[in-house]
Formats: sequence, structure tokens, C-alpha cells
Amino acid sequence: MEDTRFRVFLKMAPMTNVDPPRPTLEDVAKLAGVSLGSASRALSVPDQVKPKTLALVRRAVEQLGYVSNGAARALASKRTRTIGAIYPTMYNPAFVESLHTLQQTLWGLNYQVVLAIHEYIPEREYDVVRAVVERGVDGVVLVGTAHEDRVFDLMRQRRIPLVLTWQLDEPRYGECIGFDNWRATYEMTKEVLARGHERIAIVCGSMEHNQRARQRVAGSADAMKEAGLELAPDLVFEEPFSIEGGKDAIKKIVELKERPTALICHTDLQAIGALHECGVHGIRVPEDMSITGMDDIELAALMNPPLTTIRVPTKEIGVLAARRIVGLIEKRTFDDPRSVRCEVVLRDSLGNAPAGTQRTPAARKSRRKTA
Amino acid sequence: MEDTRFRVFLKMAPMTNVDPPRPTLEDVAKLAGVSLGSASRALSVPDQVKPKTLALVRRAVEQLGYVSNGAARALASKRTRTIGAIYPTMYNPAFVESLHTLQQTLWGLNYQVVLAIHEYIPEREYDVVRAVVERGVDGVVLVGTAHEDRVFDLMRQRRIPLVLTWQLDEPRYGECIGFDNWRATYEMTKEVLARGHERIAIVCGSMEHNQRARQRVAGSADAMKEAGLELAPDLVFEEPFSIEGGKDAIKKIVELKERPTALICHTDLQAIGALHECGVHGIRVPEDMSITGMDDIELAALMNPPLTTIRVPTKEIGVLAARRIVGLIEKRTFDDPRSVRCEVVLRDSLGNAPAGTQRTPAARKSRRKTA
DNA sequence: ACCACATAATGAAGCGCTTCATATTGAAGA
DNA sequence: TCTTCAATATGAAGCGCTTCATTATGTGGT
Repeated sequence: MEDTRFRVFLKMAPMTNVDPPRPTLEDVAKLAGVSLGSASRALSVPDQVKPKTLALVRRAVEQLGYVSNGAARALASKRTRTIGAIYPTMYNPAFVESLHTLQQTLWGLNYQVVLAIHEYIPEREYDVVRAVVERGVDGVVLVGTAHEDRVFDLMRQRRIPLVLTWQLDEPRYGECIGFDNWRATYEMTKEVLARGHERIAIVCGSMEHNQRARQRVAGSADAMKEAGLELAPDLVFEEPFSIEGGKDAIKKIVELKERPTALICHTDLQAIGALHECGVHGIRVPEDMSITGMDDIELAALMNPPLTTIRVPTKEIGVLAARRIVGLIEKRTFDDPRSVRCEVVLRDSLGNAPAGTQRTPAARKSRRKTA
Repeated sequence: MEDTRFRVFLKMAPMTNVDPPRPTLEDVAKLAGVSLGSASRALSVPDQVKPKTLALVRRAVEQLGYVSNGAARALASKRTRTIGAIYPTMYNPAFVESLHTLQQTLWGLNYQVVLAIHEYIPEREYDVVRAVVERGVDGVVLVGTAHEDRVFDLMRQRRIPLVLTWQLDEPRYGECIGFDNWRATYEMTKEVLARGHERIAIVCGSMEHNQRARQRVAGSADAMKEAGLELAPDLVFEEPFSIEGGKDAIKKIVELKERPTALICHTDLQAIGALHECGVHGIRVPEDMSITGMDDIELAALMNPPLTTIRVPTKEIGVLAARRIVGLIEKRTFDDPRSVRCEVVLRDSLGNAPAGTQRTPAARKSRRKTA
């Protein structure tokens, strides 16, 4: 038995091309009866063509279902209206918020975002930046100010505007939108100290390639020094910035002979993990141990107990980064601030140090004061 | 007084061009002493040039800091090695997980991802798909099988491979990787019914443009029908798929004369919000009201009480979607499954219905059975 | 009517790459 | 030494768009 469907197909194939080429601007121009140049201008600068021409072109576009070819446009115009946004991870809602406003703002300025994630792996960051640059972007937004030299070199050599977020520094290349990480943890640590804590632990991320982490640890260390205390190196836990990271810190802490009475985490995710793991081990928060986070993600306030944390203006960072990168690209100047402020948000997960853990009279006094 | 810096600048400007052009492949070829074509092949198919040529080209690339121009390549080759991934939001960790494995898998297959978010706004979805197509992608991955006609038409007309995730259907165009949304809530509802609940509320997303939402509601309705019950329309709350959405549902529920004894949420985020809001209103979970979620995000197990939910193989979906879209593009066939399975994960937020709320003998019986 | 001048439309020259028909090379066989 | 035929290399033709020098069109002033 013959399958007629096949016969039809074979007959038609040579006539109806298998792959009818997608319409180009030239097709549009031809159909509209105008020149290629006019068609192009009708689409990109509609107020510079006569209404009649515009209408003709628009109708042809409609009729053909024309969609412009971005590669050709990019090649000819040397612009892509695309920004590369490179984040460590999307598991942290703080970055999601920031990305969200970044992309909203850029959309409003008629730019698109291409997102890339490097999972906190430094070499991966370079690969990703390079891939994005190769693809063609008019600007790049990165998190943090410390990056491999070759990242900066690549950007500078290609003269691609760069905005660095989440931190304030004098970078090798590019501009910053961020906050003072040192101050953030410094102020939080002050609050912790004010409640009589002396044995304070820190859960930070890997410090090796993360300057923010180093600055934050320094903020705590300096606050403690001012109080005549010292940050014990064995109470600084370098863990992933994740829920799991926070859990692991607590698992290590329960093994300690002498446990800390407060735990300052550098992300809310870690704090949430720590909080939960404390429950597993019967450690009461804040009675036995205080826990603080950073970012003030939506969930922080919903925890039990609600999480004391540092509010980071993530959304503002996204907006400002978007405006600044566009400003750099278009050599316009938005008169925006470069720095945003964090603030400590006090909730129940931070309480007084357990009685009898204070060695210094000053601490005993401060504990009473805020009790 | 004369500012000499200016003089120097003005003098140099005509000589040292302000914008030394980035090196092109032609520069590389020239420096290496080979033809443009050979240089191109050295980079794209290194095993088809002599080792000597390859070395020459590599050295020239190195020396010039050459980075290829993706637009030119895309224009000439008609391929971009880029996949457009379009998600409703990144606030839901379930999507983040899925994106994560999608992009990892695609990276391994030598493809990049451009991400776009539409915030559950249907018109925005089209804009975003179009923007991505215009930019140039070899394939697109979408969430859900119901989309505006023009989305499908655009993809089909341009013959861009399309993979639809999170759901199984016979779409107008493209292929599916997903699970049976109806079955997921059907099974969950069975579990709820088995604990004697009769007044069951549902928190879903907007059903108008979201077929998944409709399928899930149908799953619950059908399970209830089998038990001789009916899903009350006024107990179906269409709320955003967010923490806030869950909170709002509870706010409406506390106003009700007769409250439901169980709340089936369609995302864990909603369930988490609901859980918290119950606390605010003094509703004990699960004693006064049971709450269930969907997705089984990491946080679900950390809630208090831990959340009964439906585990969705989000990571698997990402991997399978990546492999399938590449398969479609390269006309290769990975022998992968098209469907993945969900399963109910029982935790403490689902409990027995409060005594005295059962109207049917069967329900009373089943309550005793599982008590 | 005529010129001057702004406003629009035209057509061609690339943008930097891939690809393919063609030319060149060199090693093996006669 | 001379073919022969693979393996490589070459050079030119575009890919579809923007842009710009140029030409055409039309408006108001005299």
C-alpha cells in the first residue's frame, strides 16, 4: 500500500522550498515600494520619514511577519542594546530582587539583559564574562569589585562600560554602585556586643576570592576590637552562602568545647539554615544563641524567631546599576548616588547573651542596660 | 595659564586614534601570515588545519587579545549557539533550580542561555519572546504549554525549535518536558481527604492565562468528587504565586463564616506565606488548619511545622529541557523521557481534620483510620 | 515664476565573519 | 621523475542590516 502523504511531500518539496527564507528588510522595502534605507529608517527613526512611507513600511512588516535580524543590526550598528548581567547565583533572593529591578529598569530604557551565573567560581566568572562579551553586549554589570585581572583587562581593552555592584571601592576599571560592607557588619556587631555577647562567631563565604567577605569580617573584628575583644579565628566559618552553609556551621559549632553565644551570618540563607539546625540540636534561639543574617530577604521576618538582619537595598542597587551602565554607554549622566545605605533590622533572633558568659565588666554592664 | 594636558591631547588625537579598533579575524590572519579562511577554520575546526597553521593563528590571537565578534559570526553562520529561556519569575526557587540545571547542561553542550522574565504577564511574555528571537537564538524554552497564539506563530514561522516545560500536553508547536499537574494535586487531595477534611480550600494562581493552574484545580476537584464532595468555588483563591499571595489568602479566609480545615497551595511560597499568616491570626497548623504546598523547595522542610508538599523534579526538568532543545536544533535524538513524576511528601503541616467537622460517615471513618 | 533651503528618499559601502568553489601542496604509487 | 589524490589553504561572495554622501522633493519668500 502506498502512503500518499509521502508522494505529495516528494512532489512538493522541490517547489515549496523546505525552508522558505524569513523575510528580510529588503523584502519589506520591496513590498512597500521604498528603498532599503527608507525602510530601515522607518523602523528605527520613524519621525524622520513621511507618514505615508511609514505607513507603507509598517503594513509590509505586518504582512510579512518581519522580525529584524539582531545579528545583522549589531554588526552594522556596532550596538546591541544588551547588557550582560553576571551574578554569582540566583538561589539568594537578594540577587533575584536586584536582577529584577535591574531588568525592569533596563527594559524601560530600551535595553535587554543577558544573564549569566558563575556559582562563585572565579574561573567560571571569566568564562562567563568572555562568553557574554563575545556574544556582544554594550555594557556589563558585575557583583563585587574584586575580579580576576583578565576580567578587567578584557573589559578595558574592548572599552565595554562596566558597573560593579554590592560594594564600594576604587576598581581597576568600571564604576561602583554599592554599600559599605565593613560598616554593615560593624554596626551589626555593635548591636550584638551591646547585648553582652563576647564569644561571637561568624559565618562568611569563602574569603579567598571575595573581597566583600573580607570586608565584612573586618567590620566585625574591628567592632570587637573596640570593645576590647578579639575575633577568634576558629570562630570564623567559611561556608557557602546557602542554607546548607548555615547548617554546616552549626554542625561544626556543636562540636566545640565552648560554644559561641552569637552567630553573625553574612546571608539570610545561612542564618535560616543555622536557625533550623539549632532546632535540630536543641539550641534555643535567642536564649542559648543569637543569630543574625544579612540581606533582609522577605523570609527573614517570617522565621521563627524572626531574624535580626541587615537590610540591603537590593532593589535600589538594581535600579542604580541599570541607570549607571546606560549612562556610561550613552555618555549621558543621570545624577544618581553611587552609594546606598544598609541598616540593621532588629528582630527576635538577636537577644541578650546567656547570663554568666561575660568576662568583662563592661559587657556585664551593657547586658544589664539593654536587658 | 595654559593647560598643557590639553595641548598634548590635541596634538596626539589625530595620530593615536581615540578608539583603536578591536582586532578582527583579518588582523589575526595577517599577523599569522595565513588567509582569513584559514584563520577562521583554525578557530572553529582546529583539526582541519595543519598544526603549524594552528600554532601561528593561536599565537596571533593571543598576541592581539582577539575576541571573536558574535554578531558577525551569527550573521554569517546563521547560528548563535544560544538558547532563550523564558521564565515567569525567579522569586520561586523551583524555577531557579530548573534554570540552574538548564544552564549547566547547556553550557556542557556548548550553548549559552539568555534569560528573560515575564512576571506572569501574558503580553509581556510575547514581548520577551520576540525580543529574544530578534536577538537571535537557536531555540527557546518556555514554562507551560498555554501561550498566546502569536507566540506559537512566531516560533513556527521562524522555525525556531521550542520546548515547553512544567506540563504535558499536545501543544500547537514545540515539544514538552513536564509532569501531570492534574495528577499531582489529585494525589495530594486524596491525602488530604484521607485525613477527614471536607472543607478544602485552594490557593492557586490566576487561571485565566495559566493552564497549569486550571489543571491543578481540576485535580483537586476530581478527587473531591470521587469522595462525594464538591469543591466550593468561593474556596478557590486566585492569588499570586508568592509568599504575599499565601498571606492574602489567609486574610480572606479568616473573614469567612465557616473556615476550611485544609488549604492546598499551588506553590510552596504561598504555603509559607499562609503558614505565617496563620500564626498571626492564632490559627494553629495543623491542629486548626492543614496546609500543603507544591514544589518542595529547600525551605519547605525547614518551616515550622515542616510543610507537606508535592515534590516536583525541577532539576530534572532543566536537564531534560536542555537536552531536548539541543536535540531539536541539531536534529540529534537523545533518548530521554518526556515526562517526569511528582510525588507527595508528607510532613507535619498536614494533619487530621479537627474533630466534628465531618459530615459524611466515610470521612469520619477515614479520619479514625489514619489518626 | 524663480531660487534657496530644509526635509526625505536613495543607493552603495561596509560591519566581521563563515563557507565554498577553487587552487595549492605534498606524499604515495607507477 | 611524473601522476594522482588526498589534505590544506586561498579568496571571494555573501549574511541582513545601518549609515552617509548624494539626489530628489517640496515649501516659503521675493
